[in-house]
Amino acid sequence: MALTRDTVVDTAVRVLTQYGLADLSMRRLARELDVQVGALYWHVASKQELLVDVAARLLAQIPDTPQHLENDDAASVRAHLLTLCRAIFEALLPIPDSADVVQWAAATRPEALRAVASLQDLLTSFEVEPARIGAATSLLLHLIVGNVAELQNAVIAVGEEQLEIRRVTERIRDNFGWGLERILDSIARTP
Amino acid sequence: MALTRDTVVDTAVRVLTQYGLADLSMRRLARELDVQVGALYWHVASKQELLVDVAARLLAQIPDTPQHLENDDAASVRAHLLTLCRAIFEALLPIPDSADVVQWAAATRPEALRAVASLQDLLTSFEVEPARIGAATSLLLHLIVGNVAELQNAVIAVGEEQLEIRRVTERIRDNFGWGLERILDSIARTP
DNA sequence: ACCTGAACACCGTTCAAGT
DNA sequence: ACCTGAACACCGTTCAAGT
Repeated sequence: MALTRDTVVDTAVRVLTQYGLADLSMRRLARELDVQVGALYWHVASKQELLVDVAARLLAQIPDTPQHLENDDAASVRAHLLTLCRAIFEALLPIPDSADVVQWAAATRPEALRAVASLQDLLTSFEVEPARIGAATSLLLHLIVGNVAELQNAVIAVGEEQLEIRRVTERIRDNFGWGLERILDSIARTP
Repeated sequence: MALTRDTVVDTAVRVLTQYGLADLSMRRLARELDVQVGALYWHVASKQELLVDVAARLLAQIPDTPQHLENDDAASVRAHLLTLCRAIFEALLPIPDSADVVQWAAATRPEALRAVASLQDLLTSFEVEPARIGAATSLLLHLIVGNVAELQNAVIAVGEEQLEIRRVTERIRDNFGWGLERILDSIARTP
């Protein structure tokens, strides 16, 4: 029955998923948990800290890539990278404002996001020069998060027209795939 | 003396530049302009609409690319693209939270941002397939805005240590340049 | 046409005091 | 240790009423 940090984060994820970031206030959270606002601050230092945990939980559902790949030739590592990036993209897509939340978390506490570590591991197995692993990771992350944000904002702008939403979604999903392939093509074979 | 939409936007840009997005409230703006909050809503429909204008003004300082390039060979178009992207990056860098503001504006009303049109024009002169101009534009925009956001958030996280700030700034600026070249390399020569 | 005054329904964060 | 109650200093938006 007692309030824990875990239940606070859980509830935050639920409110974000159902109502979006604008409705994810500390007071709304308190109401949802049947406590006073002040109670939350015993379990969480600030709203920003809470949002990092929320981002981590959103990405936690994404399956880890195996530590040691059986085939670590360029082609199969590339395939794993594609799968991972698409998985992150698809995981964030249905969660409103998830792009903002993850972008913030990745910038302030990247070590809290396991999916970022997975990305880095795969890029290390790829033919990326060691000095550029960080650059390549953030490049891919910006691509994913940027397209998620673009799609979510576009859907809001379009309104309720279902057909228009599907068109926009398909266009941006396709653009994302194209950009992803371009980037993977270019980061491996640097002089 | 009378309040105009222009002076409202100007003041908003100034407050954003000096104090950041958190301090850019309608009430703060009203105080700064010596009017009541309600007065702002005669000139501006909402805060979000105002922020689109702010983004447009931030990008307006960037020089337009000439409509008709003398040399439209791939190499010189590429050089123009590099220059334009770097110019946008450097223009946004000193303005706190400009990445958020521009990302929002680009997603909701891209036609309001002249720099986006310039980008599109240049990409049309590049060897990008017509169907992918939009994808390439948003790819470059995500790269720019993503790196600006990363840099600005990282600087906040680092705190006041000047030496550390310089190190982080240099690393991300360098990563940005690397990513930019990778993308330009890959978007032109699609099968 | 343009602005004031005042209200409505909210925020994040802190902290003495209770249990 | 964990939570309540209440306060502090704010938000964006609306709108009758004034000039």
